[in-house]
Amino acid sequence: MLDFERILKDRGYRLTNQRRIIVHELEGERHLSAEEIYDRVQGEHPELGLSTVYRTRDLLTELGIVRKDDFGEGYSRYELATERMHHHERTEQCGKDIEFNEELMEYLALQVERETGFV
Amino acid sequence: MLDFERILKDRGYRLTNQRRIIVHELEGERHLSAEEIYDRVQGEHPELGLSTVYRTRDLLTELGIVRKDDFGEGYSRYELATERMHHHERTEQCGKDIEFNEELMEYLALQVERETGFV
DNA sequence: ATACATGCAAAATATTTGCAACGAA
DNA sequence: TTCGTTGCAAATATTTTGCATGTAT
Repeated sequence: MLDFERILKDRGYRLTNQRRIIVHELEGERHLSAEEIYDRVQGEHPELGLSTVYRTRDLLTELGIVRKDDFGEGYSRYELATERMHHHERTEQCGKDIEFNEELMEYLALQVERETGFV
Repeated sequence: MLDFERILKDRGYRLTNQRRIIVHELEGERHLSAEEIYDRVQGEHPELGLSTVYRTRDLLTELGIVRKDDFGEGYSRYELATERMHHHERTEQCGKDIEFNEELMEYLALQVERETGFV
């Protein structure tokens, strides 16, 4: 069973084909938009709807499986947050897990600021 | 003459009242959305249209006066890139100026990665 | 006087949602 | 069998654009 499948199961979400398809697509290419995922899949899986792509994206983001990227194009792109997932797995063993939230983000930003002089 | 006014002038853009109003609003509060800027100003300056807020935001961003923030709300917020502006001024004296672009961003990200272990 | 900038309303886009049908557990 | 998921189409929401008018230089 794949990493993301384990995470979904553990949290009580169902393992659907659509979810597998979308994750698989993201494994093949980084920085995909919802529309792009939808288009790429139409050939082999016309049964997948655009709104499902959106809903799945949101869910995967919430679970930390996927990460949002903004290149200022007017829409967002997403990519697998593989590293974060590994982190999740690693820490699962000792029972501790770090929430990667805005607070931590600001803290990290401050670190960089101090070390590089950049703001 | 204010910093942003100098920048506009230097690049051949006109100094309009609307531009002043918007920058002034951003000086008062960080992380404002287009709608928020528009609403806040309606009382005193009903002559300012929403599309002007959007157009001005884009221009100011392009000039590095303002920075875009995405909090995943479905729309973007903006704030004065004050520090970057100061940087701009400082470096103007010695004739050198650093473009803060994606390349530099990736480089900085790599730095953090190496120093903190975070990816 | 001459472009550039603005306001308005309409258009274009991206994302979300309601609901009946579907399917994983 | 049950209840989470999906697809479709319609609804929202945000941002962009065309064009006549205004205004900084």
